[in-house]
Amino acid sequence: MAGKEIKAEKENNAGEKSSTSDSFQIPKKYTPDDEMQMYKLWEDSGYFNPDKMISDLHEESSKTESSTKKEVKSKKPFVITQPPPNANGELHIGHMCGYSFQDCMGRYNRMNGRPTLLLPGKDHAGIQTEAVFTKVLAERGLDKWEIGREKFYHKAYEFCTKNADHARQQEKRIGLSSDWSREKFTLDEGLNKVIFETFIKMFNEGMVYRDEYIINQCTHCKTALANIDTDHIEKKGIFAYIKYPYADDPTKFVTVATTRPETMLGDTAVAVSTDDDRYKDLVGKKVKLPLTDREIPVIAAREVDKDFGTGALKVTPAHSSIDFGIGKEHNLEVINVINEEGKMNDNAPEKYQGMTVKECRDAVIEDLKNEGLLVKVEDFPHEVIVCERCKNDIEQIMSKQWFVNIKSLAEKCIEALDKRETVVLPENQHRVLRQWFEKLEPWCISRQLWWGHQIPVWYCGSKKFFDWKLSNPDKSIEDFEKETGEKVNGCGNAMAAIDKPEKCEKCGKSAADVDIVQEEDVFDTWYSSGQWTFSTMGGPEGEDFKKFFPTDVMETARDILFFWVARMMMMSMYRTGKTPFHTVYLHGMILAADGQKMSKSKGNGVEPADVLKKYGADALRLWYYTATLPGQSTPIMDDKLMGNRNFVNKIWNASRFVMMKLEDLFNENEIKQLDGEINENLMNLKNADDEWLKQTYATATRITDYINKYRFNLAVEELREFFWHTVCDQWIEETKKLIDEDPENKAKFMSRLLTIIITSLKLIHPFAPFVTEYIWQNLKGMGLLEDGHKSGLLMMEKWPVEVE
RNA sequence: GGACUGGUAGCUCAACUGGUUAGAGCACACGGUUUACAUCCGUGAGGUUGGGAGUUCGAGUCUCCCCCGGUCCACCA
Repeated sequence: MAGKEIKAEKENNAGEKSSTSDSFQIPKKYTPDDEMQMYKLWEDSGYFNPDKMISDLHEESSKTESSTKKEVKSKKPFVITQPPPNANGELHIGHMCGYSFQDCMGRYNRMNGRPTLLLPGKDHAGIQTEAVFTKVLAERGLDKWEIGREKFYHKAYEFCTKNADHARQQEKRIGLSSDWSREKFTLDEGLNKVIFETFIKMFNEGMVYRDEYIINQCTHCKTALANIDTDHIEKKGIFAYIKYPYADDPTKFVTVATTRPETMLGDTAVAVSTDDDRYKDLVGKKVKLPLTDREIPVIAAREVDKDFGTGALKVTPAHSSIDFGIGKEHNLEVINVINEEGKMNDNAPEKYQGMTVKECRDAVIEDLKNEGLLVKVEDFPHEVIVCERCKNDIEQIMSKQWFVNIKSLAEKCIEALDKRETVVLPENQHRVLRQWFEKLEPWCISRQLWWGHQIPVWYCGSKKFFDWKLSNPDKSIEDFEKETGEKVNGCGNAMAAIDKPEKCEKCGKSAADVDIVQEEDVFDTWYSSGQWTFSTMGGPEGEDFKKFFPTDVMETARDILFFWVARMMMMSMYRTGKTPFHTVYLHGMILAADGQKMSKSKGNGVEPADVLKKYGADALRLWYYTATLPGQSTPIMDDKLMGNRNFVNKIWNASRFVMMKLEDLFNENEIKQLDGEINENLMNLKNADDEWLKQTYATATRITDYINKYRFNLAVEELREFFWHTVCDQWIEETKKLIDEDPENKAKFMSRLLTIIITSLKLIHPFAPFVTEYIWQNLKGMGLLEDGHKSGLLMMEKWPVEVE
């Protein structure tokens, strides 16, 4: 028996013996060192897999009701598709927090008889992993461009697989009862198929399209980014006042003020406010753009703030989103002067071509000064857009990318939120999410990376030709060849397909006769992880999908509400017509002990492994439940963890006391177990006459209620109050007295206490699974649990309160 | 610029739709216990719930103003 074995081992390791009862083997102190032994029992039992619960049910019913042939109906499954951590690095204390809540809900529902699936996985995390792994390669003296795309992909895959193995061990260490047989990686073949199918469906329905648009270009990561992949931070900058001469009278000027003088090379207008009398007469006239030979119009736009700067705004539609908007409205020419690498391109005057943006800025300032067109340069702190990942400056440039028009999906999500088909906790985030859906722009999903899903688009001819045709719809293939000097073999059509098409759908020519080449870009990571709730289940046709979709709860952190949760809702609306989960639970954020955000540079981070070693998984979990409330952020502090460790030890010792007393009782009376009183007590807890048992049941009811309302902090506080201060401090002490006064009834008093302990262990188990299971195995070893679940595991015991 | 959020004991935080005397852990003071646990037990001190006004029979909780933090969104060049 497992319980016996563990007990024996404990005795050997303990090194200290009870001073009260030398014969008693259970050590005084609970040490978390062998928590993983319990994990092994759970894992080996097979019950992390919900199918085992379902098949048990069939087995049982065929035994008892074989003649009636009644249809077996299990309770509704409980499902969480777990947020997949990035497969490129270590898990942090926040991951563990999420797992603790997911596992708590999972264990609670499993004990309630619901076949429970916690579906684990790992995320390939496109841009981040590509950056991390490129660095790893560099450390090995390798360059990604040298080894090439295919090799890079394979090596990155290996790298992630190795990290994932490591992460999985940490996940087990916190007690996560996931079905590892179903673990997925976002680049698994089965998932890829679903993701490609989604794209192809969108493509054929016209929801995805290629367009030239102002996008965020990270010149460091060398890829386009969606708005959400950027941050805004304040940086020191300059504010340059530049004179633009009137075209018809070079002695007169209009002065514009800008933080980005270099972009003036792409200016196509000067805008003034519609109600600015100072410039009234200028509107409609032209000015000469300095350093170039172009003349640009002066226009009136309501976006312009007449009180800011000089009240005259230089308009560069290609490199500023506000200017882009003005340009669209006034039909301005768009001149892109910065390329994907952040250098000045052929559209800039020859002198500046090839300069970096910064070099060009200095050169432009210098040249303006020489021409007497520079009024002044002020220091000016202003907001700049940076890459969310690498924190380098973003250039806004015109670029051709793949976009998804997600407006209709966003509308469906708003409807689902309004109907409360999905509820976000805390409630304020429900409204925040709703507002976010309301102002969604088309989503740029193409990334110029290698690590990810290569977009399943095939061009007849070449991508360059297709893109050229986008901008030159009226021109011919001959024009293209003349302009670019490149030959093209194909009609310029684009098709979506998983495998290379055998012929072009448009011109009908076979792949042998024309070039059919695949798009090189990959999907934005969130495009694939947005499908996580059903891609992990084989897609809308999958076996698991039929059994387990929609899922129940999405438990995650606030910072990926828009990135991920919103995308999952939209993608699920698209593929399944349903919202993928009824509840989004956003746990709180964990800060360092000093109240600051944890960060590597500050060195104030807390390593999960250290905490686990020092206090144990149960103590850490108990802290999470009470401290990391939705919508809050909370510092992780040693004394709090210590308090929770003490509680774990208290549970251990109270149980130890009961076991000791019972062993004494058995020895005195030469019996091996109590009569059926325990089971009777447990069965009748609900209707007990005994005051203590009544109170125990009332507590169980309250805790059940709290869990159902996702108020985990109150559940744990109630448990602590009840177990520590009522059961231990009052009832155990009282029982000692009762036994002293009335030794004849010792068995009766002890069986009442044991009933209370057993019930408490069940109630505590979802929160602190290790210590409770450990005790359970010891109780089992003593023969005190006759009527338990056939697995012999507390994990599989029935929850003390009936939940519908 | 917009939105959200917090200010409660020395510290970190609780307190369901407004409802007894605002709670807990840690820290503190005093006492106890050596036969479950010193990772223990008991007792105690500690609060004008950031400030001000209002609604109400009743406000930590609702409304308004002010002060101080935090977070997110955003195209003031």
